[in-house]
Amino acid sequence: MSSAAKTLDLLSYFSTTRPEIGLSELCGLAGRDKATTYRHLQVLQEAGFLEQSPESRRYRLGPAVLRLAHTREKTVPRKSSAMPTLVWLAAETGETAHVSILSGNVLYPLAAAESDQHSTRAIIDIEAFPLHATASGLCALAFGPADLMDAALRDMARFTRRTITDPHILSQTVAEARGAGFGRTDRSFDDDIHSLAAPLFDQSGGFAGSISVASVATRLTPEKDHRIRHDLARAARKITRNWGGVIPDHVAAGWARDAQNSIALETAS
Amino acid sequence: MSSAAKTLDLLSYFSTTRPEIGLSELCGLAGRDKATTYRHLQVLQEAGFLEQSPESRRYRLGPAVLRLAHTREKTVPRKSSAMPTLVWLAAETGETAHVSILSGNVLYPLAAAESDQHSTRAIIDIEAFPLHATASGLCALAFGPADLMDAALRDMARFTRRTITDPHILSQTVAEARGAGFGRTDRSFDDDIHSLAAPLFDQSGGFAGSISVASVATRLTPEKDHRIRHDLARAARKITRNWGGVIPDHVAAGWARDAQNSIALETAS
DNA sequence: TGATGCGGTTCATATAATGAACCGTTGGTG
DNA sequence: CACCAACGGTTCATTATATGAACCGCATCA
Repeated sequence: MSSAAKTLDLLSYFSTTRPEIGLSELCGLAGRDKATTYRHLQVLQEAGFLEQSPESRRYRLGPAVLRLAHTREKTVPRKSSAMPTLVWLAAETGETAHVSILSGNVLYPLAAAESDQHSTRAIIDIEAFPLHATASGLCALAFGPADLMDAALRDMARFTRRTITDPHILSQTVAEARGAGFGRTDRSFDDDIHSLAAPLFDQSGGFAGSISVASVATRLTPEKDHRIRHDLARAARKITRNWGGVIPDHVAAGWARDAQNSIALETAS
Repeated sequence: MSSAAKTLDLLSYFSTTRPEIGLSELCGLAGRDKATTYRHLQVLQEAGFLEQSPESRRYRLGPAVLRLAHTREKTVPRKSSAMPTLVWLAAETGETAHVSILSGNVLYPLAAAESDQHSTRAIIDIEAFPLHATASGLCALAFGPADLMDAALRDMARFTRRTITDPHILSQTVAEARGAGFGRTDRSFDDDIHSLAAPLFDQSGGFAGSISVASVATRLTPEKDHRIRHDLARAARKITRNWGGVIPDHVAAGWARDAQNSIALETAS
């Protein structure tokens, strides 16, 4: 691991739940020497990526990240181009919708939209979507690069009684997601949340991220489940197009099959 | 220069005007070897700070910066990030310093710091800065949205004998502020207070708020006036940067011109 | 008042960064 | 069509830089 990589890695320990970190604390988290960590922190501080609280002497994220994010958002506006569709999806389903993007082995939340239809809502505020425990994560495993599965197997934290922790069950669930074109988790990340997700793709048809709807589990009916899948496919198509991406044929086929089944069920009932 | 610093430095070449950079191009910009730059780019890419456009093979800012910016924004409120600079400004000038933020048509006080240098101090405790009668307000009118002037004209309350109540004089004063990069009011809000202010900007170079120094009018000398303007520009630059903002070129130019004039006056005397 | 833990520093050692020269590909040109 | 130039990317001997055990001074606290 290069010293630059180690330096950058330090930034990943900062989050909304741990916004300030002291030198020794960070040494413990990163498992590295104090002198080394100190020098790395100095570099990050001089570049404006971190700043030190004058009183607590602890470190926190600096203003440079704001500038970079602004540039990124202005020039690659994935967030703002996904937002209208996301808001529509939340309104249409009456639930909370999320868009996540894959970077390396991490599935980052990009944007979220809530519906004001119900007073109980799914609120998920996390730094990264667990690959094995969220519908979005299952989509990443199903449609993303193969080595993601290794990363997923390395960290199969248990969040609820229903969290998948068995590698065989995980790969089976992922295979189902790949066939259906949707990821699904039922109370596997949170005890009250049922989640459905569809994949988003980039220019070359590679996996770019996921769009998901997190429902309060108790109010999910089979009809609503169908409708969410229908809306998800529509939203995924739209956002993928907005991002300049293309949906691989087998995924489009999966969604079409799903829509056919829904129609068949509706006419039968 | 450490390799980590060199790696981070590469990020600074990305901007809204140059959102994508190729390997060779970046070598030229940074003045570094191609192999070295390439490895640095790999590190940044693996960390998610950069990504490579599949077709053009050029690099652009990645999604990791969004996550960091989100964390920073959630955990470092504007007040506490402005406070150290404000305290410094008060100490440096020996007067009272204020930071205000614009919300809608109202310029709210965000924070204040006093100096203990003098026993007489400017104490201003208000709900909102009057746009026409305070230096901060003049900055808002000079650098903020155009419709602020309407709001200002609607309420031109007289506070002192010197309060500007004539619309033409107001727009003339605002024009002067726009040219100088500073707002100034002399005993127009309080009979004893002379005030100087500089604008603060947001991510897109829009007006975000003001920073001001309220002096006891009787002890303001021309030298001190120069010094306050110099310190104000410095503080405004710093707070704007802390807030992730960018200072528009014409404002930066105004401040630079002002600094030149000060130097010229000093050498002349 | 001694023990503990903190942020920060030193210096000999060891490891990782470096860049000239290289390769394969692409795209424009006489 | 063959040539060339410029691109992104790779190699390997050389060299400079990163590293960490031990250290310092300073708080806090028993």
